[in-house]
Amino acid sequence: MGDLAGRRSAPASFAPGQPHQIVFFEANAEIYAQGERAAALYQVEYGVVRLYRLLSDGRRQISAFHVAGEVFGFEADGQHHFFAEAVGDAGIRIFRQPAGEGNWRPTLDAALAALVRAQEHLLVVGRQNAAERVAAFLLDMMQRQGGECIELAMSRTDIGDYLGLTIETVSRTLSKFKSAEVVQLEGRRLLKIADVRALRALCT
Amino acid sequence: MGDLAGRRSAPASFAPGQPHQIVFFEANAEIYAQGERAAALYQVEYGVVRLYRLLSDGRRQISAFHVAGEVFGFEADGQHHFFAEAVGDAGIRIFRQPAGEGNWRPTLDAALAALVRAQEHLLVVGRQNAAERVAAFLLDMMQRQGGECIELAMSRTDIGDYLGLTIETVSRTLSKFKSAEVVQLEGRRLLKIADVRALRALCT
DNA sequence: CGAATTCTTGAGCCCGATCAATAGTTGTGG
DNA sequence: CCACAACTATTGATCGGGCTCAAGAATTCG
Repeated sequence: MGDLAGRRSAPASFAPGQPHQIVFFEANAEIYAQGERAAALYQVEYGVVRLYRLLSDGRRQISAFHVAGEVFGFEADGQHHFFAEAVGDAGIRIFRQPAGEGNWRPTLDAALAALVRAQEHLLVVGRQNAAERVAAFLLDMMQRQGGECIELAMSRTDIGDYLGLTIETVSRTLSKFKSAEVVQLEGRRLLKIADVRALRALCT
Repeated sequence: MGDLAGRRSAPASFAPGQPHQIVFFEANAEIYAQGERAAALYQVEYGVVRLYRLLSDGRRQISAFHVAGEVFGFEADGQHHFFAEAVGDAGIRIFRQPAGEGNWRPTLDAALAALVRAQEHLLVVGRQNAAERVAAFLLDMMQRQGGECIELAMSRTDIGDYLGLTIETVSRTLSKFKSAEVVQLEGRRLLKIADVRALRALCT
């Protein structure tokens, strides 16, 4: 099996010395739900996590994927505003007393990183077309996994709900990239980026 | 002239006792630019501020508007990732040493509020249609200004760039709301929400 | 191996973009 | 105060990218 998506390196602990436990979630398990009262922080040990919100008719927007080492689960007013689920099997380090006196700095840094990410993603979803969105997604995954070979932990549906597209459009766009020899597809989860430059040109 | 948008109440200082200065910006003046090195925090005293990013061909996505009392200008890696401009004339309180030992709590809270806002906005832009987006915008403005009468500080172009729509679509949608008697338009800047329930029904 | 699931591909349509013209508003100077 | 220019917003007509509906192919799993 692939040993890529995030499992390759043990991530540095977010808050060394702080009390925490590691919890294992299987694919599609809920980590927390919107509206849940909570005051913990979560760090991905391995696997991928999706954060999302729903509209009443079921439309879903995934606001972020998180991979090994990343911290998520910030809440305002002591309440979660999103759902968090494991995409595939995942291990999560949970800190129950996160924002203690000692480690407000890393907490703030992680929150700011998430903020910048969210706002940058807004530009993609608000102002770029299908090809540009998929290109941005692939480049982001490439950067996070640190190589041109990408193991997609998430389904086409997840990708669509992240990019604000339908699965058909995601699939068609990937096929176009394939026939333009910008990417190579090996099965549906493995993908190699053959022409990074072409992708970069798409999302200036 | 109108005395609504944000000028009505002197906002509480973000970090009481911290050294700061108040700077005045006229309409469309730049507060800071993307890529600028900086380590300050900004609080709107009066007026409205827009944060945005650009694509190389000029497409613009406004990630947030900020009104009186709100704090903005967080940066990661000591660098601004966005542009900030005054929409109309605005007064901004600038804190040069923001994240000092004493006030990391309010800083973190403000950052988390911005994060939640950005991620919620992502749902609007990624998964809602034109009418739903405009409805969400109007409800947001209503809530921030605290009444059914809204003074729009920003142009149709700004609204479009915030919602990921063209100005024509924004204009058409507002006209539809008007003929459906959901809103009343008085001039192009003043707007009264006549049927809050109808708007709420649109963005469940 | 067969069933269930996920993905790909095709055909047609619709919402919002684009292009274009008109109307309204704001600001300036006589 | 009005005349004019410059800008901003509205409205109309047309186009096209991505959605919807539908079928078939590939992959996963029991």
